[in-house]
Amino acid sequence: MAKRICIREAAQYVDQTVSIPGWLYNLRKSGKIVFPILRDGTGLIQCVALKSSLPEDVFESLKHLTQESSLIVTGRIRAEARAASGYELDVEAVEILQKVSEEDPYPITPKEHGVEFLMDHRHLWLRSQRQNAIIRVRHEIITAVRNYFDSHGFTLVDTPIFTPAACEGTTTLFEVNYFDDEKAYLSQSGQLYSEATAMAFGKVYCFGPTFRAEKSKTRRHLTEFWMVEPEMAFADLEEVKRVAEEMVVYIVGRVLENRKEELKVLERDTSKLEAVTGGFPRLSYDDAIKNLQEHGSEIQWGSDLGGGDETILTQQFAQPIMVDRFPTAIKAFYMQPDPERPEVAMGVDVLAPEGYGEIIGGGQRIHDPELLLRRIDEHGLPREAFNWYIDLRKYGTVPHGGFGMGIERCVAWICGLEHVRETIAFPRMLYRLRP
RNA sequence: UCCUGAGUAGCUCAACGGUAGAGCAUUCGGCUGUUAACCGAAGGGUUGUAGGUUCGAAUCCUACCUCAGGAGCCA
Repeated sequence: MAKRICIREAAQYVDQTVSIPGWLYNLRKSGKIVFPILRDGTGLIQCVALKSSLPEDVFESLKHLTQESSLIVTGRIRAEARAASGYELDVEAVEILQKVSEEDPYPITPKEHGVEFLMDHRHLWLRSQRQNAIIRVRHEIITAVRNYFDSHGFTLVDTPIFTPAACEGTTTLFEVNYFDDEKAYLSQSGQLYSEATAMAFGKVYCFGPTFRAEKSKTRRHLTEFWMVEPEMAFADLEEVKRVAEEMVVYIVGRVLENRKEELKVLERDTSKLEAVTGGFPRLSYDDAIKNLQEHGSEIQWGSDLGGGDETILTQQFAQPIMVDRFPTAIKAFYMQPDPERPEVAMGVDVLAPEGYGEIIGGGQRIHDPELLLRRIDEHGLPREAFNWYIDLRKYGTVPHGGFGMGIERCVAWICGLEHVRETIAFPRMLYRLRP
């Protein structure tokens, strides 16, 4: 019985006979020789089967094998300069677990396909090289995020998905029935709860899915996406910016170090990522407006940056940029106004380069109880819904802040993708709930 | 919700008022080094749906459906 290995380990078993379980990725044949390409989720390896060195029935069954059939190939690993991976396997025996029927062949053929077709077959599309690479990079990014916070004194404290009311009162929430006629809403941010846990643990982060029922239909939007939200007691805006930058630099470094192969599959220009080394350009909102107007944007002071504006700004810099001090009027009620200029708030957005736009939003929160009550009233929000939140300002209030990073936008940027829909295994979008 | 564009073979597309075609996939045949292999053959279609204009509609018009991109909103 030959040792069972995975394709990634092939280099360690040169000139040894091993068994590799997997799926048939593609098959080329030429009379008395066939080249089955095996896929096992860790990589691809081309196998070589000669008619002259195999029993007739084994050779024939291999010759007529269909795409994505499951099988276990046993044979000898050989270093091969002509092979893309550097190694090949000379077939000695084959066990076919299931041959995919010719009447109903695997739908995703080696030629190009349209978006709708691929999304309808997302459960199969994930088997492709490219999708595999994206999900592996996503995994690396998530590992890096957790590792960063875990090694910098943060405690993971996850926040609820069912919430009784809107966090910020602005974005559209998904409503669900919660027993006896009560309504609950799916969380659109864990931040308010993280403010509570930060007062209990000092530095915390939550990491989970968030839900937004906005009818946004662009390459940057999902209705269900994953967000990591650190929150720090005794932190001001400058500290929030410092942590956000350090985290982004760390994530990019980790991906460059550990996911070279995947970035190659994605044909990502890694020089763009290697430029992300820290010292992110910082602009005030005022500067950003001036800059945009000089570059032909119609934007006026007081409005939020549009997608086109973000592109104009970020294309001028090699690194992500940090824009802070947005008009208080367009920001959430809990955002700390600048004491010297109350018309702007101590919030910051991090915009990724190459036109990828906002990946992080955050800032310093209001810690003064009187000011918080005033802002709740100004936003027309019911005080009683925020009683527990107001408590945080009654019992030992301290300056604090944090940010949220959308994982999918970060993955799209680092992978260099056109659309966030490929950054999560089963994307949920406006008009896309299946599979 | 609004704006723009697209729906033709299982898939990707061509034909743009006059008998609906190619590549891939599938089947059969050929090839001992193929790299989205190649060569030959076969099967595969109420042209998104419903109306309308016309001698004649995949093609022109209307409505609806589906999808894509963008806007607003946002991470």
